[in-house]
Amino acid sequence: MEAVDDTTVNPGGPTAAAADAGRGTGAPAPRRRGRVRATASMADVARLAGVSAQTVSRVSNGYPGVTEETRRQVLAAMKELGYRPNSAARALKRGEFRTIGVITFTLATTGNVRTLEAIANSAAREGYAVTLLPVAVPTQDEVRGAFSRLEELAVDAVIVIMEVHLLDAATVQLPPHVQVVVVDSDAGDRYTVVDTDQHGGTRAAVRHLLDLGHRTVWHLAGPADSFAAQRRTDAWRAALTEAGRELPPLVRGDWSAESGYRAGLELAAREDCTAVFAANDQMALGLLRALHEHGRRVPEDVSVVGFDDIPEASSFLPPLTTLHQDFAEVGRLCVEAVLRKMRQEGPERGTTLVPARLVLRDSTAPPPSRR
Amino acid sequence: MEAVDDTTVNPGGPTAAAADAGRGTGAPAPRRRGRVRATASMADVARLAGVSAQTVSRVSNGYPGVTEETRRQVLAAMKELGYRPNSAARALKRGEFRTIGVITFTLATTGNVRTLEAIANSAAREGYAVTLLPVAVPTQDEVRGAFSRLEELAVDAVIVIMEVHLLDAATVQLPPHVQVVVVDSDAGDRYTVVDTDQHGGTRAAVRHLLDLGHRTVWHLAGPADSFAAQRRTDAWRAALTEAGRELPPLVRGDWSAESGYRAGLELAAREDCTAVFAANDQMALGLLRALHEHGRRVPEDVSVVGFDDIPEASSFLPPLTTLHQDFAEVGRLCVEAVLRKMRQEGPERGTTLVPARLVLRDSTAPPPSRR
DNA sequence: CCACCGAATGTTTACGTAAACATAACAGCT
DNA sequence: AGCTGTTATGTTTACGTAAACATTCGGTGG
Repeated sequence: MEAVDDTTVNPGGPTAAAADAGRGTGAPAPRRRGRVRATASMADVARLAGVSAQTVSRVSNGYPGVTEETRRQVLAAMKELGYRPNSAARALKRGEFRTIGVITFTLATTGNVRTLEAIANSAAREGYAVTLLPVAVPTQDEVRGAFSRLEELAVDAVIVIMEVHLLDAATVQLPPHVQVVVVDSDAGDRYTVVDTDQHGGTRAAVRHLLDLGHRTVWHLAGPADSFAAQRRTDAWRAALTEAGRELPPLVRGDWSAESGYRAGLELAAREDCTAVFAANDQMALGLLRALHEHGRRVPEDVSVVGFDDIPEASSFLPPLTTLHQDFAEVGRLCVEAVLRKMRQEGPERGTTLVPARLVLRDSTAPPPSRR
Repeated sequence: MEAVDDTTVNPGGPTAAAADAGRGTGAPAPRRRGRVRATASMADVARLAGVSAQTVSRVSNGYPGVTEETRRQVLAAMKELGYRPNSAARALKRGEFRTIGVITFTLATTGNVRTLEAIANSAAREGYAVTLLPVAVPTQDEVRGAFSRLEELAVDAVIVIMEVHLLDAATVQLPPHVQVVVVDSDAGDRYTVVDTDQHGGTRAAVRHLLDLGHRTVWHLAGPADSFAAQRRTDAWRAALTEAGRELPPLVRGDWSAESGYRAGLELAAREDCTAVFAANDQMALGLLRALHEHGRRVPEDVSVVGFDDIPEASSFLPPLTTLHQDFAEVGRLCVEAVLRKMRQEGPERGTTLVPARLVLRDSTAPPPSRR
């Protein structure tokens, strides 16, 4: 009997089989012969429910104009057949994939990963999936490659977590209907950008240290080729200049704790250095180690502020005062912005900044002279 | 002037504009009138090239039976129209999406992230895209939710980076044709599993320390609810028992550096503790700090081995001897396994182990008594 | 010289869905 | 009763691709 064992090649599939098993007695032989049909289609459901495929579609999409009675029948049929809408057919029909592509370099940095995660979560909440477009090396060729792969990809929009100058050469190849939002860039005049407010955060850090009474603030900068580092450095300069303070020489690291340590050896030797703003927490960690080894106490002799607020920052010795980046918010805003663009509600370009919050811990205090 | 400030709702986008700009004179009027078609279809290309759509399809897929002459014409037409195959239509027609879903919890742990990255890279190399299925909280409900979202998703296979007991309740809902591969689990009898060889790695660490002359090896374990931690602990016990050594009491952390520090305070107080195997590098870091603060030198007084080989491990004080996990290889093998399953070439279940390599640095040495 | 072959290309069809349009049934009104 | 409007449901069609089948054509062997 069973509505399932009907045809030629395509028996009902495990779903139905499982349902049978549950029902006890179970139907006899004809399950799983040859290749198993992947899923039931609307037509199958319609047949079983005794309605048209269109009605199934209406139920499936929650459209009005279906009797409660009919709806129940359709739902029952769906359940029995284990019906799942075919997303390829949907995408083809609707002309959209409900998918957002995310392009990023190595997932080795906390920021990228946390942002990605937030994007995925926000997108899921909006009914969108996230497809990962890995770019092995941050060269224009590689980026171009990722974009060109992307063109054949089922994606309605793209969020780019990387610096915009690498994007420039690649953009040309973007399909026209795909919207782009960029993280970590200052190209708000050309793209839609969402980013942490590097400038405001840095300013808060510098002001905090000056307010404590420090004459000036040294800066342990990130690598010169990073835009984020560059912007933090610029903001540090601006904040000092604005306050009319002397500008100490720049000390540069490469984001790593090791580079922070090396730079720290230099800074520890200078008696006049009482306050340091490190461009990220890892370098701050290395700095703390160097200062400690040279007998310069933190915060009694030297104050240190970091950037990022990585989970370990509160376990540093001493717990680090740092700028908390709200990656979750950045990710959320990215998704929001990209969806708005897709719906053509938002402006084509412009920058949205997410404030960085200064988290006060134990690595800052008034300078020695003031105590 | 700018080709950008043109029309109604949906300008052609950077692609067309840029292409024109490059070509100089450019074609005349009839482009982009009213709503712009997202992409050209095969039919459009066929019309322009003066062939049938099927021939375009043949060219697009590199099928034989097309004259070089015709092929060139078609390619030219494709280029002119900026043709890109519509992946939804392809997926619908072919019955596969060329996409792999990855389910994982928080991307907060290095291991998950690195594995994900490797999966994405390997998948890209095979022409597959990777869709991220985030699961906010590791509860069965959440996992079930992710899987049920996944069912409507355009995915041919799933790689699960999490512990299998959370998977169990959820699997029931998986569409029958979707293949699953699991990372980080010991359920090789029920699923296809790829994982780092926790047992072999641990064994190597313990043997290394015993070979140096230590009487026994203490263990700073990970949280009890982690299978990976559990297996490392089991392997540590087995290795010591096998060597006929005394089994010191277990010290437990929660993976964090802070917990390693707390545990370290305990261990530092024991004169008889000369060798510690920490279940991950973060805890080893905390341990190093605790030992340092209590005047116990590493490696002169105490030897320490970690697990993971995080990038910072080589910058620890001293550089940490640890077990290198080859996440890239794990990811690669996952993709390989899942593709094999899809092609029905491989076995349904079974475990593939990726060796963990002991990286010797400066945190291990013979015990004090031996020097 | 014609039947036949294989290569190149064209035509038909189906994949599963959902918009657009069509119809049927029925209630309310004149 | 007959008309109109509304609601529930069915039918047709198109989305873009590619498999299956059909056709054309130039050449080859009998």
